[in-house]
Amino acid sequence: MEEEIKCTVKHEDIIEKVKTKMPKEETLFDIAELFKVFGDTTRMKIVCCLFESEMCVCDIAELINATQSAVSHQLRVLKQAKLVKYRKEGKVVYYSLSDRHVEIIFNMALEHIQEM
Amino acid sequence: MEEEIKCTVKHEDIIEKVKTKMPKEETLFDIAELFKVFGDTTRMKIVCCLFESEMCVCDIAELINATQSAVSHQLRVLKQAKLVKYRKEGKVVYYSLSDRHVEIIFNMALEHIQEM
DNA sequence: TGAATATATGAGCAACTATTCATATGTTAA
DNA sequence: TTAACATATGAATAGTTGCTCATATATTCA
Repeated sequence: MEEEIKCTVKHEDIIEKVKTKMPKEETLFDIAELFKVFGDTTRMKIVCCLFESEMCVCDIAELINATQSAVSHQLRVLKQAKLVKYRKEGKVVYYSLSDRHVEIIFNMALEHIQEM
Repeated sequence: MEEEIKCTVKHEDIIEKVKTKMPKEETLFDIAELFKVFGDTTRMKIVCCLFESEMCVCDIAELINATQSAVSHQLRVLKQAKLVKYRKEGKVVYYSLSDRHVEIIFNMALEHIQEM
């Protein structure tokens, strides 16, 4: 009724060992959510822009050749994931990376790509 | 006709500086694709299983509480991204991580999560 | 105050994705 | 050879996502 798996291989010892070391379901979910945010070319472009310095929305839009609206939508996603922060100066909003982890994670991926 | 952007702020110097340092379009695409593979809870669970040791499909399925089919489909995605490799032993297929980068990238994300 | 500018946001749509279900392929053992 | 098992895979579907378009909000300046 509940066991569909017919597998008779079952390396019980390994299963037990791995089970104890697995991060919590919630942690795994959060990590996947973080990577999901990284998993879009437009957002990666935005993040790259911000490696150099803070930047306003319309400059980002011009630089990556996207509409203001698209950039604004994606900045919202990055903001919700706490990957970027912003400050307002009059009608201009300057975005910047919220910490160095973003760049570290990016560079790790870059290394991986380049070694393939 | 081609310039929709009305922005008059334009920090030309910054735009130029960032433009020269931006990775190639293709590189950014590849990085986003890599993160996209990481950006799914099921795949993250599978990857976690493989930190400890190689493992066969049905053990993974049991461990993460997913169907054999779902695991097999996701292993294919991981395989295409060259994140896992496999060896066959009779009718059993053992999967393992193809290099340590996967674990490093995972741990970076974990650190980031835990500092929030 | 009103016009211009910078950004944000909601709705709608097209494209993509993860799962399930059914079935195919490949391997072992009786 | 046949049955049982381990894995792979194609099709269908439900859910998600990123973009565009239109418009709202906020700020500055004349």
